[in-house]
Amino acid sequence: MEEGTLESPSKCAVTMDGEDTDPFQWDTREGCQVRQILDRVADKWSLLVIALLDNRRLRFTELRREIDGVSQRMLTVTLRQLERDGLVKRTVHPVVPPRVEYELTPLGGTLHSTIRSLVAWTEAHQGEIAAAREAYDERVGASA
Amino acid sequence: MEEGTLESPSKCAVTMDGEDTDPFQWDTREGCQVRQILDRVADKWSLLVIALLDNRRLRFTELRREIDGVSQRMLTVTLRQLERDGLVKRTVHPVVPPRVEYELTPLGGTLHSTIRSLVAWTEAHQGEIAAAREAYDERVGASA
DNA sequence: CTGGATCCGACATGATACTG
DNA sequence: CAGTATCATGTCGGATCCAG
Repeated sequence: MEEGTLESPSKCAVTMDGEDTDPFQWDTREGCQVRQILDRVADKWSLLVIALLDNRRLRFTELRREIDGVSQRMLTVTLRQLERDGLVKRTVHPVVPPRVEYELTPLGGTLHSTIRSLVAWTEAHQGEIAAAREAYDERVGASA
Repeated sequence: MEEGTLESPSKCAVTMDGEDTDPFQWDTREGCQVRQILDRVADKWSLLVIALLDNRRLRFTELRREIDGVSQRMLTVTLRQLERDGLVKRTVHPVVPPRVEYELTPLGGTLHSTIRSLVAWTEAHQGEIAAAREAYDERVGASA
């Protein structure tokens, strides 16, 4: 594997003394799992896969078709990561034309709802953000 | 600006017919703001900055010190993006030693709480994920 | 059909040096 | 202090070819 792999786990928080769990430090713990998991979860393709797999079982090709923008390589990589993290279950049917199905694990299911709330925030405020950007760009453009 | 800039806005969802707003399609809309905003919000440094700025006003150097792992360049870029998106407010005091302070906007505040829930999920399940990874790696290593 | 392995270009990020 | 500009580089992602 060339990417997304963690070489130095350096697990943290899990067995921490409790003093470095400050509300402002949850993210400062760089080598920590949190930071890494967050990156994976927030990943473009991961998000799509998790969303599409909600209460469904899909085959590789089906996923590829639905997502469309994804390359076969990234879909494979993404699915492997999600499988490794225990968020997605991969089932291989030993038949002549290989048939592999993917589905969310219970853990993956809980993540799905959490993600939805983040997406909900985004959808709810994209108008404000767009407006803010326009205003900002105008300000900058004016001074330039 | 060299990065993070959106060349083809191709705004979507905001003014959509309503048929492509399927629960499974919120993320398929690639050119959509949602996808882009999500990337920004989930960004490593953005997350840190937003967390640190919660109910505080910090100077550039202060932020840099607290985050520590960040390069001065990325901090600048990140702050600019957040400012442009209306999530962070930048205040410049025209004094001899330049004094610039950053703080969350109300919008940024709402985002903060949303992010916290995502982080909460991550913290709550990092143990399960770690276990899943170990199991997976063992499985793979065994077959290899 | 479902991927594994490679090659490679694009882009994000970090380090460094310079400025108001 | 608070950046901007430039250069170097590592990583990610896409395209391709190959295999079970």
